[in-house]
Amino acid sequence: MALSTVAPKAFIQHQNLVEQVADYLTQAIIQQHFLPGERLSEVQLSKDLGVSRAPVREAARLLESRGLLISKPRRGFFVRALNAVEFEDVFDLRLCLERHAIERLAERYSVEAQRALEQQVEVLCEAALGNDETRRIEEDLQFHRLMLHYAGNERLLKAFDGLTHELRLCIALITKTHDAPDTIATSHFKLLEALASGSPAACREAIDYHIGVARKFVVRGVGEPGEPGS
Amino acid sequence: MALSTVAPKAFIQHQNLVEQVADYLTQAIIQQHFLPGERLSEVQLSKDLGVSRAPVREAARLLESRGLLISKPRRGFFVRALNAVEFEDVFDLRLCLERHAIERLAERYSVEAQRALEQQVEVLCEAALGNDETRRIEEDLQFHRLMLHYAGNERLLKAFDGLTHELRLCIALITKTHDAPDTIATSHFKLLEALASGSPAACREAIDYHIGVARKFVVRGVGEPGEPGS
DNA sequence: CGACTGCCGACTGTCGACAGTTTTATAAAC
DNA sequence: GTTTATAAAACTGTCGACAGTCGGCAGTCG
Repeated sequence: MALSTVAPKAFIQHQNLVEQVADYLTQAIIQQHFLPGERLSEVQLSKDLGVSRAPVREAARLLESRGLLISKPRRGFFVRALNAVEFEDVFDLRLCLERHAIERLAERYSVEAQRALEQQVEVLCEAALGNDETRRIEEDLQFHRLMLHYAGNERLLKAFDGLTHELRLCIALITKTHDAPDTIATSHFKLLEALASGSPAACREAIDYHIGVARKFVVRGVGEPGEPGS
Repeated sequence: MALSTVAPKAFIQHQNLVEQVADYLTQAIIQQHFLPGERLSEVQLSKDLGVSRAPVREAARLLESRGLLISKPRRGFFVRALNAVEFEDVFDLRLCLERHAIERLAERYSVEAQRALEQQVEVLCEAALGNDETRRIEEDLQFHRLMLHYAGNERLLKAFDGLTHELRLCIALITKTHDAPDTIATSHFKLLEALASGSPAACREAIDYHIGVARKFVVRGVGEPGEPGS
């Protein structure tokens, strides 16, 4: 046993360049430092970040698989531009996944799951009162990730995670979502109630309503369909 | 660039090395030339294929995002090993996606879609009569891809495609699926009937049955849960 | 006989460079 | 002034190399 249990390996920063570059790019895209459709120069990026092109390329491929970038052969990588139709598709897929998840969850709703979700709603409500919009979004997503997790199918969660990157993009693209702390709270409480009731129909109704609201906010902020992202 | 001598290098034609390497690896994994859990040496691969390590690494990252490989930092890439639980999860997610798709499709079932699906079933039946198991699987998947496509949400199709890689892995892992050309035919005809009826409930029932049958065949071929793939 | 230490080979992470291609800038012709 | 042809610049795809790290093995000590 080389390492004692006291000092976890996380103490050593072993994050490789690829992940760091990927994180940087993700943040930059979400914060719109790179505009949708813009081309990213590998050379420029490697100069800016002080690394060689290899990790930049690998990071770009990673973001491509996450739907944030698109690669065109011999042309380079471009920031994904989503149009209205694609927004709809993202939310439709999200609906698909969460419907399935909440029904699965209703079948196996444990005390542990209930506690975790209730606690997360509290955290979310607290976040909604503050000014940090980013944190509110993250806590919101985290609630849904928890729901997917306790549904018992890790692949479902993985698929959702693949979508969250684009969801953040959707949310980031519209100027200001809205803000109504109590709306957020009640919307999530309804989900908890439906789960507690154990009725699949109620769960489905609750999640349909919940996502429908979110969708409306986002779609409202999007213009007409433009250049397709892919 | 030394493109010399012998056998395996013939796999590579110089146009897009990354994709070619990815295709080669995919085939090799599905055909079990690399066993589940086995580690892949970047150096060895680049020697065998006659390319440098850069495209091998990028291809490996691609396959990682498709769930065929797993990367462990400083250790390299390993062939994904799926256990019984993960098989279940894959099929559960597939069910989720296809239920949603077939209901969406039922709402907007065009003549064009109907023709395309009917034609594909014919192709599939023809393939089922032959000896080429691989082709039968591909035609089967293609039918489902068409269904997802005509459902009108390209992201749904994309999610499914992300799953097909693992599905092929599932199917490849079990020795011989079965074989019953008429079973395959009728199973798909039922889907067409349900779609033609326009009843969402019938569609759901049909797809549940359809995927349930496929799942049973696969799960039967899988042993107890072993080493988790992730 | 078992456990620890230091060395060795193998391999990954990263880098800089070259070649071919695409894009842009420039010049000539209409 | 516009269009076509040509040259230069910029960039991607790919390669080979180097350094740091990991796992295993032999030697040493208890």
